[in-house]
Amino acid sequence: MVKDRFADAIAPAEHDDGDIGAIKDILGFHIRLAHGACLRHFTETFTDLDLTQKQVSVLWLVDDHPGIAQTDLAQRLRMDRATTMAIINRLQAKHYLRRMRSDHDGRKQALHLDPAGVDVLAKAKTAIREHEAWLKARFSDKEVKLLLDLLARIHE
Amino acid sequence: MVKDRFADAIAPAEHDDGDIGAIKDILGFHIRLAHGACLRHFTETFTDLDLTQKQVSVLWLVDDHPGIAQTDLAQRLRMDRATTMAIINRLQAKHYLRRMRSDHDGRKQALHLDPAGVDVLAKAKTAIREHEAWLKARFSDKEVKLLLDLLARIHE
DNA sequence: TATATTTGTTTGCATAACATACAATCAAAG
DNA sequence: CTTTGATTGTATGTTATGCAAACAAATATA
Repeated sequence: MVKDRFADAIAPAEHDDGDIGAIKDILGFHIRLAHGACLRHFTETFTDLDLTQKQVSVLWLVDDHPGIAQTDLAQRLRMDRATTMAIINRLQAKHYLRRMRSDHDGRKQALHLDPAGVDVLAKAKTAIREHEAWLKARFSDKEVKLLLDLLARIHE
Repeated sequence: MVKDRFADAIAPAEHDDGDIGAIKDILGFHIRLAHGACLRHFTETFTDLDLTQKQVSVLWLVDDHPGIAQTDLAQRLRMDRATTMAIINRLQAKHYLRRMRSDHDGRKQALHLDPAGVDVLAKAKTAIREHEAWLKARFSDKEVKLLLDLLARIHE
């Protein structure tokens, strides 16, 4: 193991002792950093609207699929039921959406946007456009498509 | 049931009001989902070791740079000081590392791995290898390099 | 009918980001 | 030197999220 080198020196990947490479070579590490950078910029962009990524995603999906159930929402966003509950509760407390009992399945909650939710979603989409522009500024259109494809393979 | 979904849950998204595309076209959305999938698999892989991504990253960096200060660590991992504190505290409570006052700067904490930390890091690197294999299984070597490059552009 | 599954809910715990305030230390200016 | 300002670590509190476990209501299935 190479130790005690200068902090910013880049280690030549010379150790063929079966050991794993530097942390810089770990794909998961870069995914986490990229996500962090993305989240940070998102949060800045949405300070005025006071919405998180998850909350925007939920509003967006409820708008796209009026009457969607919490479980369906959870599956699409890869959340569990308890987490979904917390998010829906917060959005409902702000009167952005409401729960309505499903007609033909008493277990399900049919989610619908409230007027305030429609309003804030429109503003959110504008903010998302800015955020996406910031994110995509470093890529060509071809690279964006490529990145979308690669990322989709991870979460699908 | 298919019948239910038609009636209640999923409506064809018809309203293309000319603004932003579907949520599926949002790059940030896919980054978050990919990160979530990655984090979920990581957590499963590390249930026995009881370590998080952040904690492994910190152990790794402290091993690579013995005597590193918390601020330096924070900068490399894009965390703030308070968050770094919490993580260091947890690792110290497990006797994975220790704080030692820096010789030349009384403000800084020089971080060093304890024997238990060296031990658990070795196991962690094995687990990381598995995790990375799972992650990279869906890509060719060329695609991995490409993805690393694209992601680095986001967080650098 | 009896049993199993689904869905939502509640509670509790852990991680983590962030803000704020504070103390100790160091650096720089006078 | 002293004063001032910046850096570093620390303590505290808030918020968001994720997950597990337990429970109730409604539905599905044997």
